[in-house]
This record gives sequence, structure tokens and C-alpha cells, in this order.
Amino acid sequence: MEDICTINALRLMQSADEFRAKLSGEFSAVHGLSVNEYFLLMHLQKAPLNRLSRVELAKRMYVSASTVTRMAAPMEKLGLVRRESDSRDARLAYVVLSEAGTTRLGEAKMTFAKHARDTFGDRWSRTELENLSKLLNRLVAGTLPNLT
Amino acid sequence: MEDICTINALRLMQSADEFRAKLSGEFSAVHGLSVNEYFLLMHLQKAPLNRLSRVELAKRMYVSASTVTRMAAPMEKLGLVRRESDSRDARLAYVVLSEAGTTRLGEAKMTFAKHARDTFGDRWSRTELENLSKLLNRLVAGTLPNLT
DNA sequence: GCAATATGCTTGCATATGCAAGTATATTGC
DNA sequence: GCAATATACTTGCATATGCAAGCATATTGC
Repeated sequence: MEDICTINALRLMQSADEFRAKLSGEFSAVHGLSVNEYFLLMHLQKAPLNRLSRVELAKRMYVSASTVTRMAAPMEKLGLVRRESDSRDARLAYVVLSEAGTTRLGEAKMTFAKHARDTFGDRWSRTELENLSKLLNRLVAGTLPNLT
Repeated sequence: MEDICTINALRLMQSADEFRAKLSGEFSAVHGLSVNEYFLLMHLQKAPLNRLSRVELAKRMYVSASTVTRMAAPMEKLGLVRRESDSRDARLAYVVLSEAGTTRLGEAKMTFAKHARDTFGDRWSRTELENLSKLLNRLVAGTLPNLT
């Protein structure tokens, strides 16, 4: 194995899987959120009016539209998001971040940040962290709106 | 959002999700493999005797033991892996890479490499690629045996 | 040696997710 | 204006996955 692109892709996926696995347990136990639900809230918070249509959420989260429909339903029951329709296009069903959702998201962000610091630890220099940040940004910047 | 660790973790997960999503379709269509099945075969190929117990596979793949059990069953029917037991410990049930599995894995590696090259494209310099590789290696090297 | 505990695997159940089909609404071509 | 097509969402079904319980085998403490 010498293809540097392949190596990078493998390491990218493995490190992301590891991080997600470590995050997952505490997230559901402490915040009652799956990692994907966390990302859904993050996308909403970043969006104008704190809302996005289901298809737009699906694109940004790399999941199917039906998954967004099914994720939103229980989150709506919990009051983390609410549903809004568009006055001009009756097909659209926005998912809107609520007050409670904002609060919950804020708590979850603490946990996320803690795990992120644990992952990089104090063995990473500021320069290395910024270097990685810059390189990863080239990966996410190209396509869709991202969370950073 | 200014915490550089958080930003890195977010970008890491988003870029990995994007890569996985792009890979997923062609993988199942062309090779009849899910991305996770690909990783399972990769771990086997890297292991001594091309075999690993189910719990060891589970650890390396960041999934539960039951998931490995259920992934291995259909792959065994397809002949991609076979089952072996340990002469000293009757609890162990190794998953062993077969000839057919090696062949299939080799084909899938081509697709993986193609997508990896597409992802990084020609806009990445050799230096940047090696820089990223080095940084990501710090993330995966700490814990479990990895694929690179 | 035996009971207590630990480990490896499997299975029942619940949740998560994608795909394809169905429904409702918008847009386009004419 | 209307038919044809496109888009947004939902739902039925199939697959994927985790957790907890169950079972078999190993190891440990005595």
C-alpha cells in the first residue's frame, strides 16, 4: 500500500469512526441525542432562520430524505425542533430549531468539545492543529455548506 | 466557534461522511460489498494468517460483536470468508479471508483508490498529501492496529 | 477440584436507515 | 390552460446495528 490518497482516505475514515464511537455512548446517555441528531441540530443552527427543508438537511448530512423525515418526528415530539411550512411552496416542510433545541445543542457541544480535546490532547501543538484544520477544510469546503 | 479541536473533529467527521457516501453506491453496485464489509476484509488481510476472532474484528471496526457475527454469516455464504475454530480455546470463532475474498477485496481496492484520488484530486500537492497523512496517522496510531 | 467470574459468540428485540413507490404541489412546454 | 415532468415529502419493506440476555467454554480463587 503506497498510494498516498488511499492511505489518507483510510486514515480519515478510521479516525472519524473512532471518534464517532467514543462520542456515541456519552451522547445518548447524557444528552439523549444520537450523533446524527446532534449534527442535524448543528446544521439547523448554522442555517438562516435556524431552519432547513428536509431535502436540504438530507444533502448536508449525507443521508436519505426518508431518514430526515424519520429523525425529525421524535425530535419534534421532544420539542427540540418544530415544523414550519413555506407560504409560497406548499411542498416544503422546514425543520426549525426551537429554544429547547438550542439549549440541548449547547449542552451537547460541551461534550463534543471535551471529546475533541481528549482526541487531540496536549500532544498536538497549535501549529499542528491549525495545519490539520486547514487541510481538512480543503476536503469539506468544496462541496456543500459545512459546519465550520 | 473558535475551538480548534472542535473544528478539527467536525471537519474530520464531515469529510469522512462525505467520502463514505460517495463510496457507498458504487461499492454495493459494482462489488456487492458494503463499505463496512470492505473494511472487514481489509482487517482480515492485514492480520496474521488472514484471520481474526469476532471480538477482535469488532474492536477494530468500532462495531458490536453481534454486528460482526451478522456480517460474517452472509459473507461466509458467498465464500468471501470462512469460519475456523481454535484448537486451544473452543470459544473462539475466527473469520478467515478466503481466496475468493482476497480476489473480491483486490477489485474493491481499485474502486476505493479511484475515489480517494477523486477526492484529493490533482489540486493537492505531494507535500500536502504527505502532511495530511502524517497528521491523520497521529490520530489512528495511538489506539488499535489500523489499516495503513 | 469446584464454585465464581470472565470471555467469546449468538439471538431476540428495538431502533436506524436506504430504496422504491405513492401522494401532493410546482414548473415547464406547448 | 393543460399535460408532462420535476420536486418535496412520506410510507412500506428490507437490511443494518446495538443492547441485553443466554449459552458455552476458560480462567481464577480457594
